[in-house]
Amino acid sequence: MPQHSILDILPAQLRKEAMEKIRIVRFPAGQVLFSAGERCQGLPLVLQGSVKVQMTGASGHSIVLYRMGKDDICTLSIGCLMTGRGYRAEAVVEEEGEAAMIPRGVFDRLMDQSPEFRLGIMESYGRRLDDLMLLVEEVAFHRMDERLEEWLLARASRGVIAITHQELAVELGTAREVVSRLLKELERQEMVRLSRGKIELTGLVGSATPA
Amino acid sequence: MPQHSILDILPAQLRKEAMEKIRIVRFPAGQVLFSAGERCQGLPLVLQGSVKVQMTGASGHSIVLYRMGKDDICTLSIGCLMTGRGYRAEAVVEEEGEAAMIPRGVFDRLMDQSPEFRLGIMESYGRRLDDLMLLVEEVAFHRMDERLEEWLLARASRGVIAITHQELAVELGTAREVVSRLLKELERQEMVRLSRGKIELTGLVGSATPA
DNA sequence: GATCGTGTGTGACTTTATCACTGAACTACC
DNA sequence: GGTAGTTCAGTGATAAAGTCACACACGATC
Repeated sequence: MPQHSILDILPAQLRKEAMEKIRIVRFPAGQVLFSAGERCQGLPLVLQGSVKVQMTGASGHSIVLYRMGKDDICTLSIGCLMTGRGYRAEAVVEEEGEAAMIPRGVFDRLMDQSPEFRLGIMESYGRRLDDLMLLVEEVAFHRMDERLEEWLLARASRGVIAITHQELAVELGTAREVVSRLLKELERQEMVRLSRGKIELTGLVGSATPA
Repeated sequence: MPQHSILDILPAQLRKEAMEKIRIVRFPAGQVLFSAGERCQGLPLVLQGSVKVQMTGASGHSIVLYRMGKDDICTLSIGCLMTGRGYRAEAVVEEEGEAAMIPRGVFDRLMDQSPEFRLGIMESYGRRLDDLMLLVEEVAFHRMDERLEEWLLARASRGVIAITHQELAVELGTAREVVSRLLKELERQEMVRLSRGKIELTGLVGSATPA
C-alpha cells in the first residue's frame, strides 16, 4: 500500500482511481532512475529511500543539485512531462527504496480534480526553486572550506562517513584535488581522520569558522 | 487591453471573469517590484518591458538569476503564493513596462477551471527550473572570461552596451575587480573599447575561445 | 606475494577572489 | 567656470580555488 502525503490528502474516490493506475517501482542503491536527455514517463513520488539529482556540465564536471527523500515529489519531472523535453539532469539512488509512478493521464486528472493535489505540487515546486536559488548563491559566493565543513556536519550523524573524495567533489561541484587538500588540512587540525573511502569526524563542530 | 498568451488561451467566459479582477501595473525602469522577505500579493504576468531577478547572499554579494520579458510569468511568485513564505530574491525593472497582477483567488480559480492555464504555468515552471540548473552549472564550472564574453555577445545587438563594471559583476556573480581586469584584457586584444559606464564591442565574435 | 584498478597526496602553475588604495569622470552647486 | 562630492575604473599584493601531471597506497584477485 503506497504511502505518500500527496495521495493521502486526495478525496477517497479520486484516490481509489489513482491507486489503480499507479505503478510501484522498487529501486536498488546505485540505480539510475533517469539520465540527461531521457523522456519523462510519469511523475515519480518517492515513497521510501533517497535519490540524488545531479547534472553534468559541458566541461564534464558534475554537481549534485538536490536530494529527494521519503514523501518528496520529483518536481523536475513535471517540467519534462509538460514540455515534452528530455531531462537535463540525472537521478541516482543512494538508499534503496520505492516510488509511485503517476502516468501523465492520471497526473492531468488529479491536477484537474483536486485542489489539494495542485497545492502539493505547487509547494513542492516552490521549495525546489528555493533550493536551487540557494545553491547558486552557495556555489557563487561561499568558500569551499566552509562548504565542505558544512556538508560533513550535515551528515555527521554516524561519526563516520563512507564517501570518496571524488564523490564529495561532485557534491560540492569542485575538483577532487581541492577536496583532498581541504580534507588533509582538516586532518592536520585533528577535525577528521581519513582513510580510503571513509571520513571519520573527530573534532568538527558547528560554525567552525566564526564570522 | 492586457495582452498575454496565457490569458489569450482562456475560454471566453473565464477570460472575461479574470480580466475584471486583474490589476494592471505600470512600472518605470529602476523600480523594485519585490524584495527579499516580502509577501507575494498575486501572480504577475509581464505584458511589456524587462525585469531582472537577483538574489543577495549572506556574503552581501548579489547575482542575477534570470530575466523576465514580454509574455513571461513570474514563476517565482507562485511558490511564495502557495506556501505563504516571503520572496528569497528581488526583482528590478530594467526596461519600463507593465504587468497584470492576478490575485490569489483568481489564480486558484484559473488553475481549477482551465487545463490550458495549468499547462502554461507548468511549462513556465519547467523552463525556470532548467534556467536555474544551467546557471548552477555555469557558475560552478565555466571560466569567467568565457562567461563574460558570452554575456557581452548575447546583448551585442546595438554595438554599445551601457553598463558599469559593478553591474556586470552582479550579472556574473563575481567581483567588480575581476570584471575590470578581464575587460581591460579584452581591450588590449582590441575586442572591446571601454569608457565610463559603456562597453563598445569592436572585434568580439562567437566562440572566441574555441574548444 | 605480484598485479591491477581505484583512491589519495602533492608540486607547480593558472585563474579567480579579496583587500586596499589611487585616480578619473561626471554632477551639482556656488 | 571652478570646486566639492560622488560614482566608476584601474591596479598591486596576496589568498583561495582550479588545473595538470604524476607518484604512491590500498585492497581485491589470481
